[in-house]
Amino acid sequence: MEKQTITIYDVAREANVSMATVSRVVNGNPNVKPTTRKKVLEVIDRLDYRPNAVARGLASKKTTTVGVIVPDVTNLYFSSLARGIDDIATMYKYNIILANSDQNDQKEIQVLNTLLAKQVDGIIYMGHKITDEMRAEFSRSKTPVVLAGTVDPDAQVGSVNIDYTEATEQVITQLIAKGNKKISFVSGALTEPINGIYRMNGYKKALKKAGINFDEKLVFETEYSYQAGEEMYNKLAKVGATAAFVGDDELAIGILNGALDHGIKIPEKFEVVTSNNSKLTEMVRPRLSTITQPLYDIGAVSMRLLTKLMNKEEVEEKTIILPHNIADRGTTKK
Amino acid sequence: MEKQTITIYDVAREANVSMATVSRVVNGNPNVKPTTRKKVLEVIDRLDYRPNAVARGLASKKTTTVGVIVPDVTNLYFSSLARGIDDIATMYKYNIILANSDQNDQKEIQVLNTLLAKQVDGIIYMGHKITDEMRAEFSRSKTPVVLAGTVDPDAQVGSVNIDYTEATEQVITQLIAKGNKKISFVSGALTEPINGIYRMNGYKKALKKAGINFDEKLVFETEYSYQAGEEMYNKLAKVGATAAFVGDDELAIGILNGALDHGIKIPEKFEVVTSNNSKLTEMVRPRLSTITQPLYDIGAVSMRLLTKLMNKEEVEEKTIILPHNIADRGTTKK
DNA sequence: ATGAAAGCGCTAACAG
DNA sequence: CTGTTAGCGCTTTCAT
Repeated sequence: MEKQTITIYDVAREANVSMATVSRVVNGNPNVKPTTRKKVLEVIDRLDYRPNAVARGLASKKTTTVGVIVPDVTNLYFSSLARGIDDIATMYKYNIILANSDQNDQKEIQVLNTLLAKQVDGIIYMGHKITDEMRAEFSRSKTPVVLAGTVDPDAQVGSVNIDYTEATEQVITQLIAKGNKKISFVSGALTEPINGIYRMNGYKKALKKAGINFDEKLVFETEYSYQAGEEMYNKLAKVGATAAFVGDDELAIGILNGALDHGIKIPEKFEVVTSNNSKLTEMVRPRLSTITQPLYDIGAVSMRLLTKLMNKEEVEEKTIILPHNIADRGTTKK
Repeated sequence: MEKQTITIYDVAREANVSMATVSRVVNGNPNVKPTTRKKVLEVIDRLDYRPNAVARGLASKKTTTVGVIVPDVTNLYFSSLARGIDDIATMYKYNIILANSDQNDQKEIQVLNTLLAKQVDGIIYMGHKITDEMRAEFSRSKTPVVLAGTVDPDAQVGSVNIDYTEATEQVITQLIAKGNKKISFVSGALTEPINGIYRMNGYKKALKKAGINFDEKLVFETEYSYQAGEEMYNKLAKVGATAAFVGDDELAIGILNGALDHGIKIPEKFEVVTSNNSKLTEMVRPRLSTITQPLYDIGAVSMRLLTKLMNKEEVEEKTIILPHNIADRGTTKK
C-alpha cells in the first residue's frame, strides 16, 4: 500500500486547530499564540509533515522558482554566471530551473514557454543574441526578465553587463601602444550586438584615435569553440596580424595553442587578449591576458535585480553596468 | 488592472465544450472528435491559452521536473554531466531544477528537502560522498534517485559510473611499464569512496602485480582545485615521485603547470595522468593524458535511468558501469 | 488569535 | 466521444 502523504489537514486535526492556523505557523505568520504555535510545530515534527510547494504555488500564485536560460552550461563563462545566480537565488529562497538553449531560436522559444507554463516567478536569460520573437515574448508576459551578461539594444527588461565598448577600446589601445599595427578582431557573429556593436565600436574607436585605418580583413567571425580557435591561427597569420583581441576564452585558447603549435613565440611574435577572465585563462601557459569581468557578480547582481523586480520594488536603474579591468598576463608584452 | 489569466474554463466556454474535453485535447488524448479538437485548438490559439503546469502538477501529482544536486556547476566534470542530464531530460519533457551543494552536508540536506517539497518526480545526485543523513533521506522518500558519476558502496539507489578501480589499475600499470617506480596517487579525501576505495584499490593492485611496495608517502589528499595542484608539485618532487596519477583535471593541470613553472620537462622528467577527460585536458600544453570517461553519457544515461524509475518500469540493473579508456597524450612518455 | 469556506487551474474517474 | 463532479493541498479573505 502507498504511504499516505500527510497534509496540512492531518496536522490541523492532530493539533486540534484549523488548517488556517497550521498554514500560519508554517508561514511564520506572527498572529498565532505561542502555545498553539508550539503545539502545531510539535505535531508537524511528529508527523514529519512537509508542505507541498506545488499546492502552495497554485494557491498563492508564487512558485519561488526562477527560470534560467543559458546557451550551454559547460561553457565556463555561463556556468560562472549561473553559479552567482544560484547562490543569490538560494539566499532569497528561490530555486533555479536551468535550461540549455544551445542558442537555438526554436529551442529558446520552446524553453521560455515551458518555463512560463511552469509559472516561474522570473526569468534570467543569457545568450548572445535576442531574437525578435523572444523579445516579443518577454514584453508580452508580465513575468520579470533580466539579461545576464547579455545585451540587447532595445531591451525593455533588466540587464547586467560590463561596458564592453570601453573595455575593448582599452585593450586595443594598449595593444597599439605596444607597437601593434595589425590587430585582429576575433569574435562570434557580428550580428550579435555584443560583437557587432559594442566590441566593434570599441575596436574602431581605439583605431581611430591612433590614426589607424580600419581593415575589414582583420575581422573574423567564427563560432565560440576551442576548435575554431585552433583553426583560426592560420588565418590570422595569413593576414599578417601581430595581435588579436578575442571575444571568448575557449576561442582565445584555441588561437594561443594554434600559434604555439606552429612554433610562434608568445607574446614576442604574437599577442592575444581575451574577454572573459574565466578560470581557464590562468590555466594555460603563458597565462592569457584578458579583460577581467566579475562573472560571478554579474550573475549574482542579475538575480538580486530579479528579486526586486519580482517583488515589485522600485528600481532606480534596471540597466546595470559593473566595473571591469584589464589583466596583463603572459600573452601580451610587458 | 491586472490582465486576467485565462484558464481551461475560459477555453471550454468559448468553444462550447466541457473542461474535460479541453483537457483532453491539451493532453493529446485521442478520444476527441477531430472537429471538436480543431475547434478547441482554434480557441486555445485565439485566447492564447497556456496550461498552468502548477495546477496540472497538483491534480496529477506529477511535475515533470527533476532535481539535480551538484557540488559546483563551474566544475567542468559536473557541468558536462549536467549537460547530458538536461538534454535527455528535455527529450523526455522534463525540466531540471539545478542546485549547487558545495558538497556541504547541511546545504545538501536543505536542498534535498526543498526539492522534495517542490514535488520533483526524481532526483539526480552528484557528489563526492554521500553522508548517512542523505542516504537515509534517499531511502525514506519514495522519489527515485540516481547517482551520476558518484559511487556509494551501500547504495540502494540507481547509479551510473565507470569502473574506477580498473581504470586506475590500467593507468598505474602503464606508468610502471614506462619505468616509473615511484608513482604518486593524488586525489581528494580518501574518505570519499571513489578515492579511498575504488581508485586506491586499483592503485594497489597494479603495484602489487608489479611487485612494488605500497608507499604511503606517495599518497596525497587535497582539495579539488587548480590552486591546490600548483602547490602540490613541490611535495611530489620532495618525495621523489616520477609520475602522478591524479583524480581531478583541474588539480592535474595545477600539478602540470607547477612542474612546468619549475622548469621540469614533461613528460621526460615527470609524467601525469588525470581522470576525467574534461575538455580542459586538450587545452593545456602538453595535452594531458587521461582516463577517458564518457562524461556527457554518464549524465545522459543517468537521466534515462531515472525516467524509467519514475515511470516504474522494470530495470534489469540499476547500477550501470559505462566503458572507459586511456588516452595517451602529451604528459606520458611514448 | 483562530476558524470557515471559497477558491487556485487542472486531472481523472465515472457516467452516459 | 463528451460532460459532470470531485478532489489535489494549500492560501486567503472574512468572520468571530
